[in-house]
Amino acid sequence: MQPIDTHFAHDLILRHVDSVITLTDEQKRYFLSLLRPRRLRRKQLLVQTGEVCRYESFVTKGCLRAFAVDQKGQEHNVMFALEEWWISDLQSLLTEQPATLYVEALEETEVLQIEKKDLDRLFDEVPPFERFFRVKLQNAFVAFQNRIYSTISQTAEERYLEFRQRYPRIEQRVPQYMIASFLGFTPEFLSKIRRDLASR
Amino acid sequence: MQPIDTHFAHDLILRHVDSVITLTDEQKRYFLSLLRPRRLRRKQLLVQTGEVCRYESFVTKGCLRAFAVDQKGQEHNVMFALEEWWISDLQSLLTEQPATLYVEALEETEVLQIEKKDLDRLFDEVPPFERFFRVKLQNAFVAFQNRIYSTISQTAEERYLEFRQRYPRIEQRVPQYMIASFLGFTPEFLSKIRRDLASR
DNA sequence: CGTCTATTTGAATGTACTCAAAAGCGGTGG
DNA sequence: CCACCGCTTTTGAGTACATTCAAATAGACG
Repeated sequence: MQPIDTHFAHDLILRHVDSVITLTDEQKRYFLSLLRPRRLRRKQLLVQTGEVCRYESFVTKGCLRAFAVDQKGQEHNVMFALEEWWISDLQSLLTEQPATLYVEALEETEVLQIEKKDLDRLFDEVPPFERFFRVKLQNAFVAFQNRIYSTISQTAEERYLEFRQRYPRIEQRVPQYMIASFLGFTPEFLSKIRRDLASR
Repeated sequence: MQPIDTHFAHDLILRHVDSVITLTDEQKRYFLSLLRPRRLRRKQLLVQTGEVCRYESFVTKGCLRAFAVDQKGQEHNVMFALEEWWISDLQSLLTEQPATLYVEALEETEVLQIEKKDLDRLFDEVPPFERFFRVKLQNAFVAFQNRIYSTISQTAEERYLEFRQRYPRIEQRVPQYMIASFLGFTPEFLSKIRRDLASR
């Protein structure tokens, strides 16, 4: 197994951060010093229900999903994360209570992790990061609100078409039955939707 | 019509902000100087589809809803806001594109408004506010994620019961048909759910 | 008291789910 | 290189959950 290309990962996250805030070289070095690269095999868990989530993770390669399991044992995907997305169980990270989500790698995946205590320190010592995450969260808020609007106002077929348009990269990399779960219906029904769409 | 009790409103918002960050007296005065009180009659609009949303609003009294109208002319409530909540069309505020949401007062309502440009200035001049809104947005993110999980994993009845538990204050003040819309089903069906629940 | 709005009811319909089975597909080992 | 295994997708029949439409009640307010 080849080693993680840390240079590539650092470069990627700096460009990502740079798109929102401006940092001095020293701030950049400090930020990078707080990050730990980690590689995950397919199906490996980054966060587990019952354990406190201690890291925020930035995806540099690969693909993950966050899901919860209901009383009947059914899995429900609440989000996916590709390259340049952040993922964690934010509720658990904030409250230091046991996670209610699993986060699982769907492929061979690499992330950069920052521990909660280091993130808090980063906020204190490099205030621009407050802005960075505020802006990221604003965008996430808008995306979630749009998603809620879709689920309360549209049919399964409409939501699927919208998803395809908005996240073509996810659709290509994630199995259908996980997309069905993300959109809130069964894999069998997604199969029918696709058949109907194809026959037009 | 009696004048707005600005002292009360300022007091309320300062306590609200204080629960997350610590400010000097001068920072508090500066913050308050950027706020404009506004009173809304029942059914009056705070944000309108087609116009750019220029303000973030903090509710000091009353109740509002944010909703979108679909192609068929149906309204869909995406959120409610009671006292001590913030509300706007964040997407429009951020991008300065025309709003896709309406925000409407459901009762006689009072808000404190801050203009986008003043909010941006506030972020530059009083960095603790970056933290304040970051924390607020983190909480909103978690709440929205939980709501998405509910809609993809639960039946209408389960979602209604959860809503009642989580937001009893909203349930008491908002008509049923708006709650049905918020939860993603029809008012007729909510009526049946309530009948079924009562008959046990 | 009358009017307007909100809620309830019921019948017919449609959308999406369940369960079981078959077909497809990709990887791995013989 | 083929055969097999496990996993994903497809199919179909029967069912359940939720909608639509229309009409009857119930409540709120002037």
